[in-house]
Amino acid sequence: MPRGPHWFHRRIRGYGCRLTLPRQRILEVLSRSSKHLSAEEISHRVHQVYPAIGLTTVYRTLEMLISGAMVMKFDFGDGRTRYELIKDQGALISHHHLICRVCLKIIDCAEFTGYERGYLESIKKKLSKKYKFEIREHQTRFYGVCEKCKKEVTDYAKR
Amino acid sequence: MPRGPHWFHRRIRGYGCRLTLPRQRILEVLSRSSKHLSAEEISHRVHQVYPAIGLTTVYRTLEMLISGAMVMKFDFGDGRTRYELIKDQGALISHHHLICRVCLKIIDCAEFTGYERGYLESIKKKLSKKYKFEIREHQTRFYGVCEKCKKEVTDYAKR
DNA sequence: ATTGGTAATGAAAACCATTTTCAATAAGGA
DNA sequence: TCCTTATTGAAAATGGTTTTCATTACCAAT
Repeated sequence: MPRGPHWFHRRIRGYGCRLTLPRQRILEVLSRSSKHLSAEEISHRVHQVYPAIGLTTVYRTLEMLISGAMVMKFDFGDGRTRYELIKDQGALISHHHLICRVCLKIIDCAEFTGYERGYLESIKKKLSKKYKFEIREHQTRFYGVCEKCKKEVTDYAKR
Repeated sequence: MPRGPHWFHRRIRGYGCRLTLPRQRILEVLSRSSKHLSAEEISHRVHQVYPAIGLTTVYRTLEMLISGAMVMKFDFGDGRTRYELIKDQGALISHHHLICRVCLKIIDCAEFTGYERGYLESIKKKLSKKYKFEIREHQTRFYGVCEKCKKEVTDYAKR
């Protein structure tokens, strides 16, 4: 069940927040763009449509969207925080990434089978119970070396 | 197969690095302490034994240990990077955490059954093949609300 | 529509974890 | 023991993020 802009607008209003132009523009950029944008990248993209926007506003809007569970925050260790709109409805929100240690590229991998989802659900249930911890969402990160970087290392060794 | 201090010392020397007193003290703190220390926490602990140490040296030593695959770096989004000694030998190094969105507490959960490990291995094999990505290690993070914070929210609502 | 209270905004300054600079120090091979 | 060079620590720089504060503009009530 994908969420349209109206959904977000209603949700923001429901939070007692005002639906301003900068916020709408930021939401548009988030919903259109590919994933994992940094605050500066978002600011830059919004700039092309709404040049008056300040970086500060981007940060503040993102913070609001996060506290309203509309945006998720990622820190992959490359010195800047990244943000992604949560587009899927439902209790199970999950994110899986391959992260290259060499070039820091991030590959999204969404394809999880029913079996795999079932497995994760069972683990979550188990951990929730054991630690009395209410699990809202999860991420799995696989760190390693991507195809391109592996190739470059090999090429270098051949010289 | 746990690794003693000698293992690390030999390894550092093997990297062409000098085995200095600050580095030994930092390794001691890392190997003794509970997990996920920040650079400042490490510096503080080393201080009690070796007061002359500078924060800079802590950062530099950690960087060296990371590039030598002796330490792992985590960023849980609380504004400071955290570090952990890799104590286990072997190809499969994995870390699983419950992270409280409210108080930012991090709970380690190491107990994974053989079934669960097998499942993860199969996923890794699949992803490695599909993306031609060499997976070295992985982390799974479960975000939510811990027992204490859940209780506090409930108590607050009762007022 | 107009108004008024207040949330939101943007520029600049502050913040703060981490990195860099550089002169002084010390590890460890010769 | 000497000498080369990696390492160290203090201070300064860096750079992403947050705070401050005066101005602007939502939007509920009129």
